[in-house]
Amino acid sequence: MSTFTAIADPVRRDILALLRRGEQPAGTLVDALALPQPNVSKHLKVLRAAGLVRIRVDGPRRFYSLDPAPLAELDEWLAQYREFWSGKLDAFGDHLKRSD
Amino acid sequence: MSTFTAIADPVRRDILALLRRGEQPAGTLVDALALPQPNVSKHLKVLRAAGLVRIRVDGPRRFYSLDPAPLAELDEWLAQYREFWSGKLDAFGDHLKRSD
DNA sequence: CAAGCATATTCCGTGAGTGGAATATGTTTT
DNA sequence: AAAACATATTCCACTCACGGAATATGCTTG
Repeated sequence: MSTFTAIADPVRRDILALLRRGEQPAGTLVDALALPQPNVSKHLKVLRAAGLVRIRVDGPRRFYSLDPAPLAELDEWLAQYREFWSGKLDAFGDHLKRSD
Repeated sequence: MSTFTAIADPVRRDILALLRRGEQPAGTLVDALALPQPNVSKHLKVLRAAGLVRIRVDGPRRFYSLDPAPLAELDEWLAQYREFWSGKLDAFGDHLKRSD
């Protein structure tokens, strides 16, 4: 599953936001999200398949942490559009490309 | 439909990429994408609902252009994660926050 | 080894998004 | 007004992602 579809789900974005605080066991995420445990586990599986989270196993617990690599790729994708809102070009900018 | 779900579809990302070249009529997009015209029209409708494209009507033609506002919001969302790959913090960074 | 805890997996029903085909709407031209 | 063109809309079938419930796996403790 691609990064785009992985972050399309609001629950998964909530999980990523929680992981900004640092590595956390699955149970903590379940409590914080107030969702059924299997539901959270499935979303974590999707995030892992997308490479967005890593697991560290310690006994019965799985500690999840952010893996920012796919987000860095998303940033590169977004960079192609950054000129359109960063002040260099406004909504009419494309008309003016050949104006000099 | 949110920006996240709007850009989750690869066809719609292709459309956005084409619009980086500037405003274009729907027919040009149909030709470039090599997809059935109704298919493209439906994707354009989704992009418009998400605020990602604007329409300028000129006779029978509809000229589509990028509206970068939602992408700027996506950039703000992404900015919350930028510290995780920008060199200040690596994958272990969250452990080291209080290390000084 | 039995019990309990933490987490993952499977099964199932359902709703949303997608593509294809056909058709409709609106505009220009003759 | 009819025809031709550009684009949008509707209808339909199908896949897929999501949630809920039940169950399985794996580790630990007594």
